[in-house]
Amino acid sequence: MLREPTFLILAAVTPRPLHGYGILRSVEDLSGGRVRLRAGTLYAALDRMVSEGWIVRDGDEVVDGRVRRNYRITIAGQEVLGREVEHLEANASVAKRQLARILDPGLA
Amino acid sequence: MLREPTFLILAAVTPRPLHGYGILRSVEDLSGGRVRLRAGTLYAALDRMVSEGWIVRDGDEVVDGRVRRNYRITIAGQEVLGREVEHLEANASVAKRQLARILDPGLA
DNA sequence: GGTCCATATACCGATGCTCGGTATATAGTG
DNA sequence: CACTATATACCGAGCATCGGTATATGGACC
Repeated sequence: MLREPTFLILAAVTPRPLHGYGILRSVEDLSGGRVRLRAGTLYAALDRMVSEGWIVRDGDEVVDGRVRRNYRITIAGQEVLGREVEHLEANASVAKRQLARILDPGLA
Repeated sequence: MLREPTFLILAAVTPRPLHGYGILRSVEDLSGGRVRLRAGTLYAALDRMVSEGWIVRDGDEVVDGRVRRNYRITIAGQEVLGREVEHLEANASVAKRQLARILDPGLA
């Protein structure tokens, strides 16, 4: 299973290409403020995901004198994210069933 | 966020106390065969979770000449697991929305 | 009778992701 | 002038997991 920062970074670049700092803010937003990435985590994860083929560099822009390196999700990346969503849902569902059994041990 | 082995171990001991090897099989079962814990992962995680107060030792049994050390989830452990389920569901939901936006960029 | 598998606990080194901090640079605000 | 937001990037430390190994008993198979 992916770690949470990796998962959220992948989700952040999913609808459209995004640059490092934009991903940082998007992850914070997507997680409801719960997850604040460190710069070190972000750029290391980005490099790793490029080498895995989950994302690709998608053109650099210059905005206000600063370079923006944009990243775009690949088809392979979308597949990884989709499978991961299934794992999360399956794990959540299983744990909920287990918790429900505490109150009602009769449940299958 | 918890790592998957830690999460599944906690879920495994949730409805009733269970011993190490029983947890190993339960985790494999709960994950649909996807997750097979290494013994090293299991016993290290068990020690960690005891020191965190998420589980407690709950009596040793002797079955067929072998000792079984049983572990039981605490109220604190149930709270950790419950919060974690919420995180998993939130993350899955967010990622699904992002994936849906690829096909229909008009979605909010 | 010997081999293999399931049960059962436990340790060890290596790997890898994340954390926390720091460095560098520009533009805008108080 | 200091601070914050934007923007990329590196570094050492921490720690959970992986993969392997050790030890021991009991049952099944041949």
